[in-house]
Amino acid sequence: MSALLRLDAFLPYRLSAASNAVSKVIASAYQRRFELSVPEWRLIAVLREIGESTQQNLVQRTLMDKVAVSRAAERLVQRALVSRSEDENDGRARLLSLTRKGLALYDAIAPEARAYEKQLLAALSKEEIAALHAMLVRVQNAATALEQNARERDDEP
Amino acid sequence: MSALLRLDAFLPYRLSAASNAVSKVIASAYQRRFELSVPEWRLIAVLREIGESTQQNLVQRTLMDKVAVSRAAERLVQRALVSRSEDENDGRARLLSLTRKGLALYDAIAPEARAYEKQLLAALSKEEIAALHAMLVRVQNAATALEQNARERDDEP
DNA sequence: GCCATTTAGTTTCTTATGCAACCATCTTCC
DNA sequence: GGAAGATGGTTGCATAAGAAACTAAATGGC
Repeated sequence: MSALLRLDAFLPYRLSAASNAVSKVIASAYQRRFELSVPEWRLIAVLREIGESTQQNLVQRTLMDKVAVSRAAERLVQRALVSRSEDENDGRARLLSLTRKGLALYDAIAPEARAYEKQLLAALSKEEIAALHAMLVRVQNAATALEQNARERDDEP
Repeated sequence: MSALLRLDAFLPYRLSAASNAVSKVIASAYQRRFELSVPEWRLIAVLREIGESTQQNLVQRTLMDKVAVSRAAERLVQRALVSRSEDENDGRARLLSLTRKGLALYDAIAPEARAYEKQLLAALSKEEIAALHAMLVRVQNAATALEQNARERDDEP
């Protein structure tokens, strides 16, 4: 007989609990101070990083659903934080980029975001932080690989 | 001027990405094989661990919303995986416990859950895994502490 | 013992999320 | 050069999750 499975020592649970706690506090901060949802903030962050970009590109960068990107973009455009223009090379695509106002908002948020992160990681050393990031990436990759397997198994029979 | 904030080196994002990837693959496995949602599975796991329990107690153990617990319990009772009885000492509370059928289902799921976890952690050593768990807990605690602060700041002014 | 407050749990409403279907355009292969 | 399929994006729908209001019972002061 195998030992009991303890939920709070079970990785998927630990991960979800940590992620929930963090995103709850972060999300409510963005909301309260800047009236931004997390998806909206992600678009802003990535647009600041890479400049003009198609939505499809943002989907890959943020791992968000294309619907989520479309809706977040819509709201940001309405608030004039982001401008949307046609892509010369592809009639289907739309190019997003930050407006001056969007840039200003980014400049206001970024330091706060960093401050939050710092507090979250206050108990960890530089090396631990690096290790944590690396492990999260590895676990994430393992998960997507598993999902891939499941999909293939589903497709064949 | 401060350096750019890179989304994919930003802890809340990394955490959420990893957690999403993991819970997606896990959730679809539970769903497909056992017709259980993640909240339902959590209740089963904890009930197996601690035996008979009030819903309130399950809320604390699983960190789920009381509404989520109520709804998951409802479904499990309907499927006769869990039985619900009155609490002698407290007329408001209801005691949940696994039925024979629920226990059998647990016995079927637990090994699979462990196998998934093993694959997710395949790339990590024992020590790394322990470190990962410990760090996730610390980050989670930091987040709930931050949330506490925010609440207090909100209440006073 | 009785009112005020707190707590356990459910119901209801609102919002978020994700999938599927869809339209428009682009690619490619004959 | 014109189908057949693939791709970027939006819309619509169904379900999940969370907050708030509510009921019923318990606790605590007086």
